[in-house]
Amino acid sequence: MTNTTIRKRVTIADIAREAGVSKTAVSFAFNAPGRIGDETRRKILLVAEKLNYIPDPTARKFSRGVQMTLGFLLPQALDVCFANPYIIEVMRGLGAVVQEHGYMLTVIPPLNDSIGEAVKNATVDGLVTMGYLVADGVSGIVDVRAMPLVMIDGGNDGQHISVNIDDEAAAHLQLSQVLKRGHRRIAVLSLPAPSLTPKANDKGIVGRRMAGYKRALEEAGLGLDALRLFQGEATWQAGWDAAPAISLSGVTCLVTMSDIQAFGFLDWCQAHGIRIPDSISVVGFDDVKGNGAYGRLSTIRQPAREKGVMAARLLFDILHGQEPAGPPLVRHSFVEGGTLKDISDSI
Amino acid sequence: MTNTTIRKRVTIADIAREAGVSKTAVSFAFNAPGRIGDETRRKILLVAEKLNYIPDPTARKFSRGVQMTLGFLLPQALDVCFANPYIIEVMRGLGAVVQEHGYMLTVIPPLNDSIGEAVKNATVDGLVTMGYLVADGVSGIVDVRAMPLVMIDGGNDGQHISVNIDDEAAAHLQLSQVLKRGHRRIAVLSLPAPSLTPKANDKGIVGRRMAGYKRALEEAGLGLDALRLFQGEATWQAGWDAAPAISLSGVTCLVTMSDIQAFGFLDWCQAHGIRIPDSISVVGFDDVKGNGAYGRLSTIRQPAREKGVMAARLLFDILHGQEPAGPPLVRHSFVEGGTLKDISDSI
DNA sequence: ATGAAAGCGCTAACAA
DNA sequence: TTGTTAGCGCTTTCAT
Repeated sequence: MTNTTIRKRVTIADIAREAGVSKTAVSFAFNAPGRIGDETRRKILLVAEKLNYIPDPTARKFSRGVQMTLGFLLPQALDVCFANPYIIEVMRGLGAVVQEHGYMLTVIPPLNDSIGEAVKNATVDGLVTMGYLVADGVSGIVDVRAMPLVMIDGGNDGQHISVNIDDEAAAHLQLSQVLKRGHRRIAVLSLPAPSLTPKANDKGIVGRRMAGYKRALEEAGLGLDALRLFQGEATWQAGWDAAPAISLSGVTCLVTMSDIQAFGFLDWCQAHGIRIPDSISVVGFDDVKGNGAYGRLSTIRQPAREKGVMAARLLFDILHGQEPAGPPLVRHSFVEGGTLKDISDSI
Repeated sequence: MTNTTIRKRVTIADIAREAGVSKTAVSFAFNAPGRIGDETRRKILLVAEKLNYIPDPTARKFSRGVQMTLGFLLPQALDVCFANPYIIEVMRGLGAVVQEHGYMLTVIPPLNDSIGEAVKNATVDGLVTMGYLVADGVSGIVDVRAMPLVMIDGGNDGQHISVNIDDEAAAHLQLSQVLKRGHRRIAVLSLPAPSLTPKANDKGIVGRRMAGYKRALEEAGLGLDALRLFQGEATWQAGWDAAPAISLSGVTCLVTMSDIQAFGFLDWCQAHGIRIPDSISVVGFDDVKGNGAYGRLSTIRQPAREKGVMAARLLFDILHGQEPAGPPLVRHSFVEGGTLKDISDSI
């Protein structure tokens, strides 16, 4: 309680005294114009103006137990997340809805590397999380704090809502396009996950996508061992870093779980004179805008902004005590870019 | 005060009772491990764990008067701001520093179209604002709330710190490059401002930049009337919308105050078969990544991320009662892209 | 229409 | 080392 300000803060009591009314009256003057006489109200507002009184929002929020703020829980450092166009698009969607409701948005990075710590300290009415990393460590604390939660790209634990595409089907589509074009030696640059074992009912998107890959492979008479597996965060750097090993692995195509990884890979290839897609094909995931230097990236499109909009809407539904509307599924599609070459006839 | 939860919230009092100690002890156990016996502390923490107790962050913040949160005040809707790569870069810088300090970041859009309203309700320890629109309406309320404030791209009112490039010099450089290449009929797509009258000591960046343009023109023996003035927000749409009028105005070059406006213009030109820079040259401002379809944009570079970093640092300096370090100036430079054609020898 | 007063849950000065 | 207690500023129930 360090208030270094010279003159003390003007409080509701000051206004009440000065205006010769009770604190209640002052409170009503601001929050319930109907419950007070017009005369009195005008007088109070006048005094408030004169004394530069502004109701302390901290006290107000504490007292009412409502924050008028939603939290957006990120899996990585702000710096990193804000560098990911996919996340930015999601935030645009969140932002539009949040603002519509007169709410504010607090972005919450892991605090001291602990997501739990961050959630404990978040003064928000509800939480939107992004990325599978989040789900587990968070849900416990969220439950304790009885805080509404909607996940994006999270797991299907049946407990909490998660907005997703059908990741299994999307991954299946992604790899099928690759196989259809004759590729047989394929690298996959995956996102971080505890295990790369494919499980369609896995809690995270990585497991679900691996299951999709597996199914696509099986349909082509292949097994998972046809894949060279690499792993990295959803960053440009991860794509760049993995590039040397991938390019040496003798594959004809790289499949990534994130466009931004693909961009890192493409930039590395460009810097090293490796031609795309002649030397190696690349297929991404997300469909975000790149820098265009290699033409359009072949990728899986998922409507990021819409995910944000839907997540926010669902969260407000819960906040308003309504039944969350509709199944949290958005659609995906394959985007034919210029980075996936058909090599089926050139054995 | 609507608490619809079935079981009542576990409070510090519950823990105190259950552990047979006072609230003080519990508080100390969490916040001042040194001021309490190891034995007692362990016991308290155990009980807390058992009862799923988490100190209410709202109450904590209210009581301590510290929010551990910084606010980022935006001039436009979240949706719009998040679509501006320049703002995103600034946020990356803010985010890095904010997280370093264990703080959170609340992005604050104008609430019900009122920035003042938004600031009144913001529960933050300090504010970073972006864009000249903000300065005026906000400073009064900020003063009343005695809230530290650092502006980015704001005005120099001498009262509050603003992180800027030397906008007058940067604009001078921008237009000089254009004039040097022989352009004489030039359009300027400006940002919104109360007036386009150039004043180097203007409160906003538009005035300062106009002053830079004026100086550049004078050095070329021209007056301000050599410029066709257009005005629009810092959005892709504004560039697109202004394109028809600009392309019909008979100018050989467009100078914008924001890259994203330039992108909108370029996309319109592409859609209408107008070749850049053959039919018309374009010079932007900011140097953010575009979609690359027209090669690199000629522009003025300003270090957006660094602005964010610096603003956040300055704000924390103030928050910590230190003298804000160094002058809030970052440097700019001209970026030679492919959209500015030299027409000096082709009369 | 207005007021008195009891919280909200936590912190911290002061006392023991 | 630990406890008592008085706030923090506002909201809101219940009287009047």
